[in-house]
Amino acid sequence: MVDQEARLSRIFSALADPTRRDMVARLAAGDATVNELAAPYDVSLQAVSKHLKVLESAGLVTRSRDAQRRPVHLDAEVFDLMTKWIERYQRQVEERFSRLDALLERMQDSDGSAVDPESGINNDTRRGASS
Amino acid sequence: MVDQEARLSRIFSALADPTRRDMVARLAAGDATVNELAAPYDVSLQAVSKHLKVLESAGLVTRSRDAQRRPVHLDAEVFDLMTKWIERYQRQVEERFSRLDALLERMQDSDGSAVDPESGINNDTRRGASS
DNA sequence: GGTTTGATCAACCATATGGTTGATCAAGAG
DNA sequence: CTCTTGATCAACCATATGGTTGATCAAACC
Repeated sequence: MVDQEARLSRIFSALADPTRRDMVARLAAGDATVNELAAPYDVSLQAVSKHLKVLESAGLVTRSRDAQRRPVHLDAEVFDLMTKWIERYQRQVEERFSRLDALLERMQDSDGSAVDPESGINNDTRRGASS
Repeated sequence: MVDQEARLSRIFSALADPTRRDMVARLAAGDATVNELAAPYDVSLQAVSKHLKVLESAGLVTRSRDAQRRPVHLDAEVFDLMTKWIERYQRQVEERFSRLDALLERMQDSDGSAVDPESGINNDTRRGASS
């Protein structure tokens, strides 16, 4: 384990760039060379090379060698790390909601005053308010 | 919909910072004021305020008002967007692997030459090589 | 009204990032 | 050996980012 926190930072940072996300999308369909990856974009090959270095240092891709070509391969392992991070807090929030719902349920039977069980702060927020 | 791509960029970018990830972790336990959030860190309140602006513009948190306090609330909706993005490519890679496995299976019966069905490139990579 | 408390705004600074161009390297191809 | 192809290295530039300090705002306290 090489410091998961720093690793997560590099992963999220790598995926923060739309071009790099697009490359990941492309690579999900199969390995590709640097030139193949560069084709769709209006930037220099060197820029693409840099992007790949970022993806590589984040552990999202690995590179092998085929003559003078350097095929890029998507390493899907990393997705698990992200998913785990996300799901942890997603679950935590869900649980907090259920506890709150349960409390409100109980209150509905007897009393009627507004109370927040967590902090001293308004914790009411409806789920499902998309942009 | 406000340009999902730009939104994803802002989300991933926001979570690329360890301090901000930590704040999200804290907020998963319940709402908090800026001062409460700032307490654990060795940075100025203004820096924390900036971090919160980043999280807010990414749609990860919302802020209400309680006297002179501005309670911060984690909006877990965003997690779905990330999860969806991740799972799309995760699934795609998985499917590609199954097709490759199936091919290798069939080849094992008759022939023995190495062929790559996707690109002209070596697509062989073992799954499960963690750091 | 004046002061304390909670938080933001504004200006500034150092470093990181994404892009460029030019030079270089490594492996086939002629 | 020389040339072409595929890709990286190096230096540079503009902008973004995370941090700072000082000033300001807004609500509550006295």
